[in-house]
Amino acid sequence: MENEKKMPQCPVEMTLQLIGDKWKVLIIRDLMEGTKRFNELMRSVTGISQKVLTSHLRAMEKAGLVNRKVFAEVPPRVEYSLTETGLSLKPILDSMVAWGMHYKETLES
Amino acid sequence: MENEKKMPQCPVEMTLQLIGDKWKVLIIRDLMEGTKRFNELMRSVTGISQKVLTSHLRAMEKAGLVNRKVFAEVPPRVEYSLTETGLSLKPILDSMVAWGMHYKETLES
DNA sequence: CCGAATCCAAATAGATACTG
DNA sequence: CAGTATCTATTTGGATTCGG
Repeated sequence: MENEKKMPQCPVEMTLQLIGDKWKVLIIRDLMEGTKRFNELMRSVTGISQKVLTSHLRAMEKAGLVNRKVFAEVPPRVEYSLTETGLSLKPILDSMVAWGMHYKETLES
Repeated sequence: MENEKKMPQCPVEMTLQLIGDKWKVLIIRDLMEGTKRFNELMRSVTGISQKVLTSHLRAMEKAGLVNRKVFAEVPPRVEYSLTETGLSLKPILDSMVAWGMHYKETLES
């Protein structure tokens, strides 16, 4: 997760290195809707554990896909949002949505 | 790999269930070029092992993404190609290529 | 050549308890 | 609330051997 792999030549591998992971795509899907707090993500990304959500958010923050904003309040509040780079993943998400819907239709027919 | 998970509501999860896996995306990337033999895939999908390639191809065949054609020859020949459903993944691959290239540029600047 | 089978290593994820 | 720290379980992948 936190490893510094060498940069692959192939752009597909480059992309996979950053989001080639089930959880990350789901986190991005939910952040596409807008800023969310940690516990909101816990709920919307069904089945993820606290530890895994945290480590993925850290990795994506490091990769420049996600912003993390901490509010000095009690109780604490931390908001996550996509950076511009993160938002630029939208075409990938959109094509996955389109394909997933199409695939389900072919199953039903 | 071979498990029968229930069909998710979210189209993104549906897609991830079928190709949400580093190796599968790379195999599809290479099959987009056209029909390939087993050993060709072994070479083009850098770093994959025989076992893993085999099991992924089986899973994708079962999912209706890949055709497997066996020739009754000596030495044996097996050719893999994408089905129409597999080919329909092209927009996802394309958007991953585009994003990966864009991301690399942002790193260099 | 393609691949099944076995066994083992590594990576990833979950459960639980605790804290500023 | 939003984590961190452990410890364990599961999943995934690699190495090797063998066979049609």
